[in-house]
Amino acid sequence: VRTIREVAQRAGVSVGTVSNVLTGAVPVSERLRQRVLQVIQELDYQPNHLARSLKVKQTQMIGMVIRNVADPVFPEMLRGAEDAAWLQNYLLVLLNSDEQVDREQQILRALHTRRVDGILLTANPGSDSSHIRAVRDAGIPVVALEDDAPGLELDCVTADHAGGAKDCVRYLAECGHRSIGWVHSDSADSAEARRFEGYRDGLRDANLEFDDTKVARAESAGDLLARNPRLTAVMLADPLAAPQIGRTADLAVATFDHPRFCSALELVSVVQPSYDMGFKAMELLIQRIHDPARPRATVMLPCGLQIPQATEAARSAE
Amino acid sequence: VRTIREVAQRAGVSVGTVSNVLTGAVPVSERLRQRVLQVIQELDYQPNHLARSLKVKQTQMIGMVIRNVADPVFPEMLRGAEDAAWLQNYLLVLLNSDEQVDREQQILRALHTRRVDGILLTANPGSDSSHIRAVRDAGIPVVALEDDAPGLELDCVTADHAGGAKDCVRYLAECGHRSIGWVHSDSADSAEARRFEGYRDGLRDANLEFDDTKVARAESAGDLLARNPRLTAVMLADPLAAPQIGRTADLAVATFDHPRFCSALELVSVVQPSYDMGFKAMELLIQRIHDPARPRATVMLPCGLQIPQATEAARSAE
DNA sequence: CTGAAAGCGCTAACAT
DNA sequence: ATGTTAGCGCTTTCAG
Repeated sequence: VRTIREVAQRAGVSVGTVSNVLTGAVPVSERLRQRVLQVIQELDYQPNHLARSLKVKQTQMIGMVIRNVADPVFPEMLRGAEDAAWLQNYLLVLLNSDEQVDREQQILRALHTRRVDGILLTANPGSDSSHIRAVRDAGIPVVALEDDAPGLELDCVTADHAGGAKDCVRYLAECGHRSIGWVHSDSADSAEARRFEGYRDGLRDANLEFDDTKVARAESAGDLLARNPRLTAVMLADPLAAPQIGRTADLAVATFDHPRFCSALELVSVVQPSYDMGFKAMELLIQRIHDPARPRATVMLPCGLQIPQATEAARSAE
Repeated sequence: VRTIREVAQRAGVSVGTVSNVLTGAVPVSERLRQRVLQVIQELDYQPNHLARSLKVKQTQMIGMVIRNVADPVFPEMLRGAEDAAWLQNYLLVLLNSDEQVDREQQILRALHTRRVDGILLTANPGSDSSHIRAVRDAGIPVVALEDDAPGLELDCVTADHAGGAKDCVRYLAECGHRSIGWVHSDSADSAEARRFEGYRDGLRDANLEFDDTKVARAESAGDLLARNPRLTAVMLADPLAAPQIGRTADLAVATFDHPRFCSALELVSVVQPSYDMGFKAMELLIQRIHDPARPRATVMLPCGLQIPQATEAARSAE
């Protein structure tokens, strides 16, 4: 493997000159420039970015650590973050904490010693965020994606889960539904809690009464319809529960995320602005890398409503 | 941010000694060891891994570059690779080429200059693999995850797609199905081609005749049943096509991957051994890092058949 | 067992 | 505009 010194030697110039053509910081005569470029080509020399990073004290590398790679919102989120990173010449690397706090700690430590310029974090819930504080205090900016870490005042971007659920209720009400049920998932998280709030708010706004006989846990989803024959619409916290609800012509089913799955099944779905969340979070992070003193930013992005064509058509035919 | 020198100073020892306690390569008297550890704690010093890497010429970092993060087999594959990497003290970072060859090239270059110790690659199809050859020839081992790069003789691990499809046909035949259809997806890839082969082989083995009126393209999937009322089973290259096939009591539907989705919909599914593939690929990679001269290894792992309980029950009730 | 010093590959003054 | 050189933070001989 080649070094800058070999290139310099072979091009008959000094290492400084080679460095100058590489970084472009200092102008180099066209004659030498060409000669250097030529040699770089011939040797197919790849600068050692480690050495550069050691010297300039920045790696142009950002770590994104995510809690659950199987989450359906994750791919788009990653793409958004990636696009924003490339735009500013950062390399984005992804790490998976797999819902384990100790893994998250290891990862953060590894990113710290490797001196990434910043971290995008979808933290695991858990009160102990000392490992996050550690990297932050060491001067590595962290922005929280989805869940804020308690007590750290991080920049953060989240989806407006409550608003999304509320919009969905409004839509169903506008479609004429007066009796709308709710089925919890079996692994409730904070996002679901906010969605449930939105559901209740939505009912209130539509002058519908909240009625907890219309609310079921995942296990007893099947009973819900039996208990409530008048139910005309139901919202599912977990899209994968859809098949077991059964599908009758007059029952509207709405759920969250999983856009492909939902469109295949023709379910109404509240979808997070995943791409934008990733993009925005990365923008915030890079901003903060450049200006550590900027005031804290927290942004909440609205969700969208995905309505299957068939449903939409039925509605306008009314 | 702290350096090893500060630690040494404050502990009243030389930097060499600090380094020795850090690496453990050279024994240090318990007295000094404790003193150093103490200071490290106090300063909460994190060694600069860049400097270390520059010196020892290895980063303990492996890049996994994947073509499509939305692929349902990807999360488990990643977990397998991650687990194998941690076990040997490597940090695995993921990069997404997003089906774009130029992105893949950029990523490979970035990993090269950052001197990762090895690369796990799910390559985009495309004849030009010069960028892969470049890193490989620069001494960075590459193992192919799924598709081999033409002409490079990489170690590689793949799933036995043909065998999986064949097993599925056998299963359906054993269930009594004599007329089994096939629906292509609308974005056929090499895996699908191998599955289709397996389908044909499976028919032959079951003494069923291949009949191309029983084969449909994605667009005309709906017609298939109309054209072939005697069809009792159908295999779908794309699971998301399942809903549009419609579901009648006597039609068996089988498809590939998407284990959660398929179990929710109670579809028979051929599933790749994703975790094992990731794990095995990482093992091969690390082996090769340690022994660049080892002969080429290519491994093909068998797929499994996921059978919904209801289907299984129905079968044993016969 | 411990300390001193050379050097990994690169950049950034500084001098010419 | 170009060359020289002193580090960046760490590991690793080599002496003691």
